[in-house]
Amino acid sequence: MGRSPSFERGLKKGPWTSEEDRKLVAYVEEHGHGSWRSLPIKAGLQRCGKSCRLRWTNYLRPDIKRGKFSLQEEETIIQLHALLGNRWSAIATHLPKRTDNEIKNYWNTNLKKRLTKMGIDPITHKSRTATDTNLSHMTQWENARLEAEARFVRGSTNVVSHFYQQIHCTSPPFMTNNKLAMSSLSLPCLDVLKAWQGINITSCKLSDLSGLQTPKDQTMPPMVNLIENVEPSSLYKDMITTEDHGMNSWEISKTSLFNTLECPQDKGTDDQNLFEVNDMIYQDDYLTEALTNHLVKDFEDDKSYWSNILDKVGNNSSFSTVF
DNA sequence: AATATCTGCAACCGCCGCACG
DNA sequence: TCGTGCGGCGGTTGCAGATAT
Repeated sequence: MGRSPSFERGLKKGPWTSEEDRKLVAYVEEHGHGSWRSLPIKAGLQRCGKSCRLRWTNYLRPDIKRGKFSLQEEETIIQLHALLGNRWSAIATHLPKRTDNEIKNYWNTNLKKRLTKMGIDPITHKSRTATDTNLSHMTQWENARLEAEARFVRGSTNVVSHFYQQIHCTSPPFMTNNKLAMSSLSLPCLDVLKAWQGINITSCKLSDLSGLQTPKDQTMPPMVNLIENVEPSSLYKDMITTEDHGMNSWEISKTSLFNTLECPQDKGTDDQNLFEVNDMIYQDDYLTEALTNHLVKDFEDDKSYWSNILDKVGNNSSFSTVF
């Protein structure tokens, strides 16, 4: 049988007293929290372990910053929310000394309302007029697409930069004039994501797409196939036209992108989720994760793309993350 | 000054995934 | 393989203080 609820065991609920706080802090500072379940008894508290853990992580922990959120923090929350949705713990990892609960509260009571007032849907981060037309059922798709866009912007920017430097012995223009470039240059990421979006919008069968393997779960094409099967835009083709070892630069750039990612391969047992690329076996879940990490690792350095988004938030009437 | 309404936030609830026996 | 316990997460609630009427 399950455990009895805390109220049935005579445990206290509601706001914490300063005496309870003092006991909890004293215990954790001396012994560490260890097992939260056994902590209340050892610390002399009439609370359940869960309540103690929440009180500690959201309030008593010494490395917590309290008070008003800075503009920088607000921007970061909006950017990350556009990327990650309501994944508050993930967002919190990028805001030092802020808890997920605090960020969630701030979003719900402040930022969400502000975006709504500006005519921006706080779920999709798109203008109302765009979301009104359709597609509540596509919200999940859209979130995934946004996430993938951001992932791929990081990867492709690095790769394109790498090859441009090899060819021209100088940094590409979009690396030296980010704002202009990110809005005008058609990077391969956009082609990938347009393809992804196209699959979504037309609801065609994945098997209709030449070369696409069909995953066990057909609700979403595997990341590896999207990267593998999408052709570069004409602009990008013009920029990289050299041949090397029988592969054009587009092929090389994809290879390079794969090579920059560290994908653990020894964890999964589901063969349908494994893909071979350049003699390497990738598990698609991990490829997706690796791409995300690739993005997040350099997130702070990639201000241009997100300042572009925030500029659009500022000019809210035309804000849209759709290409 | 009294009352109603709004706002911010701490805390709780229910669910999920993982580890373990 | 299944059941159980635990930690973690996101959604929601309820209260206290602030503000409006």
